[in-house]
Amino acid sequence: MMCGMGRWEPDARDRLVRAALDLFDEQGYENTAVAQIAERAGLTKSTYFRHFKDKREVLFGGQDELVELLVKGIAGTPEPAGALKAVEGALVAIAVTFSEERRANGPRRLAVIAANDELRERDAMKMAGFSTVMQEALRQRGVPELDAAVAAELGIVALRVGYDRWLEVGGDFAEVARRALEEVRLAARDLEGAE
Amino acid sequence: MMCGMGRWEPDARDRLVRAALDLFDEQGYENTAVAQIAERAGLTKSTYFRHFKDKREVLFGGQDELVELLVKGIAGTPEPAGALKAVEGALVAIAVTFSEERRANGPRRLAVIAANDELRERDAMKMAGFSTVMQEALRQRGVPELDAAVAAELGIVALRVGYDRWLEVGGDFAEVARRALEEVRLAARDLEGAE
DNA sequence: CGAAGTGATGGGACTTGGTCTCATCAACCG
DNA sequence: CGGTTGATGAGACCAAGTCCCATCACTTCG
Repeated sequence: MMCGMGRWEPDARDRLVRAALDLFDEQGYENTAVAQIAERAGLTKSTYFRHFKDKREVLFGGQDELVELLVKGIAGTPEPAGALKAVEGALVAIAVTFSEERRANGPRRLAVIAANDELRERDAMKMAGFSTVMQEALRQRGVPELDAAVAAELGIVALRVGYDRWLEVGGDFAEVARRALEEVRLAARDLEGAE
Repeated sequence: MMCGMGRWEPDARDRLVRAALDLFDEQGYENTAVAQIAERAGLTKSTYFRHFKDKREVLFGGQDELVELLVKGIAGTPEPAGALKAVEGALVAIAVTFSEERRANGPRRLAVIAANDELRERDAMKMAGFSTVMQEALRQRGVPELDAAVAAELGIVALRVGYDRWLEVGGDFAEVARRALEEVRLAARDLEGAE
């Protein structure tokens, strides 16, 4: 076998994601057992854990892809640009993953996550991972440590704000994120000194 | 009983914290069972979970106190001050909790957390909680949403940087944090525009 | 001084997340 | 047709976390 898609029953992973989202929506995250998710997807607990490392992960798939895009977005920004411009490149780079289907499921997913501490932890961790990765990519370009940390963190703020707006209004995520980052930049620039 | 301290064997909570830190240090977090922590503290699993809501929490105690201090620090900053000045007030307010004993255990605690994903998740969540709380306290003072988010997030960056330095050099945390926040502010102000 | 009450603890049953190992079964390959 | 591979099923097993109830030290009140 080599065609990369000729599975058995296709889409086991997708079926698990859909089943999980439905069940979390219907009964809540904590009242849903992994075995139940697997059952609804026509699979078993064993198979679930072969596709996802834990119960939470079914809601946070595709992180690796985003990390890769973020790094490429920063590394691929032409050189005389500043740190924030590179961060903008990162946000634009991940826009390709913001599909219409993802936007449709976005609110449901957000609601499930917001309602549960475990899931909010995982979400915080995911965002922290994005920040760390961007920070490292910035340092790779010669950006000083502290500037990299600040730029990456502001990028995360813009990502959150942009994501919320994109869920509301739709359209091209790249544009929405660009605007959000510009607003964040202005807000940061105009902060009064602590002295 | 009313003196607030006349327990049975005193310091059950402290004993659990110490036992946990020792065991995590010796064998690693994942190789240590809660029952084992309790045993070394001369207690049982039941009692452990009466003091801490889960296995991680033994490393993250005192968060409620910090949250309270952060809020008071922001709310208590005299009014004509800007958002970042209020954040500085928050960082200064929590300085009272940075004792010499805490500094002694800090590196060990950091090492344990850094070595484990679960613990890094909890840490990320804790920081996100600090950020949210500061953001809300800022909005309470009339700071616009986005400015509050940016100021709070920069405060978190300064908190991390300041904490690392304080572990190294010691001294008054308030001073260290103040300097870190000022550096962060300058870094944020000097970021080149994304356009 | 003894009885009832209170708060922290011990003990153990129970559910579920997560790991591990082994058997199975469909597809592919020679 | 027989062997290999890769995904799955099945079930044992451990530890985290919840619950419920008994216990024991200490206090308070009669």
